[in-house]
Amino acid sequence: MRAHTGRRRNDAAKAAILAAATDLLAEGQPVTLGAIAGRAQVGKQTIYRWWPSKGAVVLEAMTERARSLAPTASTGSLEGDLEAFVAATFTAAGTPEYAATLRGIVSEALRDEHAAAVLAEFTADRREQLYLIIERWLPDVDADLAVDQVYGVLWYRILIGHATVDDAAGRQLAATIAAQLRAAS
Amino acid sequence: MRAHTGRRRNDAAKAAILAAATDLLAEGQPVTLGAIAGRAQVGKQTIYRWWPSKGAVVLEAMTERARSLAPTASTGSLEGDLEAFVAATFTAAGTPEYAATLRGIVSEALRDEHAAAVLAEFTADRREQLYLIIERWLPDVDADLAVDQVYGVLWYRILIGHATVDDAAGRQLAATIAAQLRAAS
Amino acid sequence: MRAHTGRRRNDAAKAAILAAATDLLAEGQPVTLGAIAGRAQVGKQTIYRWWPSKGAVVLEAMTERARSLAPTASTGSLEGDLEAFVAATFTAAGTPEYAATLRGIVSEALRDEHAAAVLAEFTADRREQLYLIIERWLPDVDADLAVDQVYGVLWYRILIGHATVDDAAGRQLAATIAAQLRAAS
Amino acid sequence: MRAHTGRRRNDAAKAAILAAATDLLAEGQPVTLGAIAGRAQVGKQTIYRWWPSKGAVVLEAMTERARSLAPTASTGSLEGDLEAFVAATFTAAGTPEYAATLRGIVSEALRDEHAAAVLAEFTADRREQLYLIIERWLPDVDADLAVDQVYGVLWYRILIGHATVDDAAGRQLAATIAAQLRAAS
DNA sequence: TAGTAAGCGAGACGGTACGTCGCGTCTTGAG
DNA sequence: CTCAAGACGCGACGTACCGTCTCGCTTACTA
Repeated sequence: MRAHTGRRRNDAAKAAILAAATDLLAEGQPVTLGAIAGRAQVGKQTIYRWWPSKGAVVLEAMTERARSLAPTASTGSLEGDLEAFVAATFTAAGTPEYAATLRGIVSEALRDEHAAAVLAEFTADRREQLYLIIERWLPDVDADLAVDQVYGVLWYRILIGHATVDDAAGRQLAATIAAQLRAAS
Repeated sequence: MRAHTGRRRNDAAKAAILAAATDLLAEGQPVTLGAIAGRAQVGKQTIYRWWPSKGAVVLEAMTERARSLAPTASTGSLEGDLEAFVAATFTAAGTPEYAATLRGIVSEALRDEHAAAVLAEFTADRREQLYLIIERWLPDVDADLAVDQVYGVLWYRILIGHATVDDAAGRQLAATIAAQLRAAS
Repeated sequence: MRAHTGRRRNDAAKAAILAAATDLLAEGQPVTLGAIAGRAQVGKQTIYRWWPSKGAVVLEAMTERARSLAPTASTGSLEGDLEAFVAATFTAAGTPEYAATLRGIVSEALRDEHAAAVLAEFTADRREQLYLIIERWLPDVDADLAVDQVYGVLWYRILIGHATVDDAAGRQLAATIAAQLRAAS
Repeated sequence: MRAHTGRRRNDAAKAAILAAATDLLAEGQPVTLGAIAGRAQVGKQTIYRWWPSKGAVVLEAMTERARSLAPTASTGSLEGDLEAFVAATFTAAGTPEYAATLRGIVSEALRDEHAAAVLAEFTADRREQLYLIIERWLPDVDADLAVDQVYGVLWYRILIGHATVDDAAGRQLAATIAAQLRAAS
């Protein structure tokens, strides 16, 4: 018995698929499996060889792009770090293309359990970044609710669209949360 | 010119459609137009006579149920009123059926602009309730961010599913927000 | 209980589908379901509402066209009638387009039981025409084998392509079969 | 220039492929390349190293089996030889497995030009056998049509399935053809 | 005896057609 | 003019199969 036979999976194909999915999302075009496959010069079966569903592809495409977005470097104080991180996050997420992408992701996740798993992982990763910043200054405080308030406002506004998600909103929220955390410690 | 000719619209049909939509959402079954029409013993055209799209139906089904859920009567203090309202909201929204329905609503709203409009209206109405409570005690404070924090945490947790949405969470959040508002006034 | 509800099937759609299928066959283009649907301005589902499979569509398209092809009018003798009928059949079936269509039909029938049923019906109908001609002059003779010889030579040559299917071949075969029938009576 | 380098081709693989193809045909299962390769424990590339297309494989599988089927030894008369040969051919071809295989062959040939070429060769070989028998007794007669009548009836009945292909049918046909040839000489 | 070229089983790849599903519209006869 | 039923045009979905390609291994001739 051999350990492995047959042609190896082609990582270039996987990358092309993710790139195509990201492009379509960014351009606001309909994110069809056929469109992804066509743009990536890939057969549809190849997509299903790498992901269990359409939603999972789309979500992974976003996750990759988002992971290196908000700054985590320290500015010298809890207030400064929080403000930098939250404001950067809000600024990025507030652009029309990015917001549209996030909405698309949730839409996929709500219809596809695989996509939901990837979304859970993605959001957990984002929360973790925020935990690390808070922990740096207030290691003993319970930050669960504060973190959810930050991302809650972000997602809620993006999904409903009743209020802006921008630098100013981020700064205001960061200041409020910082005060709340100081009071709790 | 006649004032009106022909058969009158059947309100029983409308009610049956809303009931069918609610049932499907609560059961977690795929909410297709055909399924709604079939379960309600109604022609698809009848649905489109009352609503502009599938999503709008689903949302109205929910809106009706949600509108008279959380208490608005006063308990004697900002802290008490907030706690009662938020805790009741969280308790109701945290039940599996209700949470599933809310997820279904967002899913519809993200794919259908009519549904999005109804969701915007629905959430605006919910926020208004909370504004009124705050205004009762702190008429001059800017409560926009505080309100979004409450509903942000609620929706974010329901959509991602990483933390509980229950009475305790509601009470903790209400206390935090109340303190924040007191500090701002 | 009503006898029937809902919109009636659209015979124009059925006709358009058959026409599109016949056109594609005659043009030698690939007979795809999508191509048929597109050319007929019809949804694919509509095709499947009328026929159980692709092959059945194609076959029925041919059957319609073939049914009124060979003459059945009498010339005054068995020999004359047979020669007229067989020669006309061979001449028509021998044209490249028609032959290609017949080959396509068999190809469908061999992969699809519904199409096979239609082919069986079609060929039975063709044989019946020949029976009627023979019966006109020799009512008591068993013509089964003779009829199969005529159509056997036709299909065999069309499928294999080793010999011509034309007027001359038809006349020669008709004369042979006529003699055989006279001898048997 | 070297005469040859590298590993030799494996005749066992070729045989396994032919056997697998024959089995699938006889069992009436869908004859896909993947199925043949899987059953023969062979890579798909190996099949394409020996044959130009799927159809060619299937046809060669049959040709081998069919070539030594019907007797060509003489019985002492045209009538006897014809009857022996045709009856044996009909008996063999009439078995369900063999008939299924023949149908499969035509199906392949109609979709694949390589297969069509092999089918043409195969049927030419079968016709040649019959020519030889006729030539033995009537060297000067034109037997083209007679031969096509025999194989025409055989293939026509197998493809359409409206009449039996058995010993009796073969005998009756052989007698008819023999008489026809005698008359023509 | 090492080098090298071809064959091997396995299976991923790009592509194309399939048959199904859902949407929102249109059509029918009854109320 | 509404109602239930359901056919319609459209277009995305996920699967199947083709014939090609790539992988690590095996075999056999050549140097």
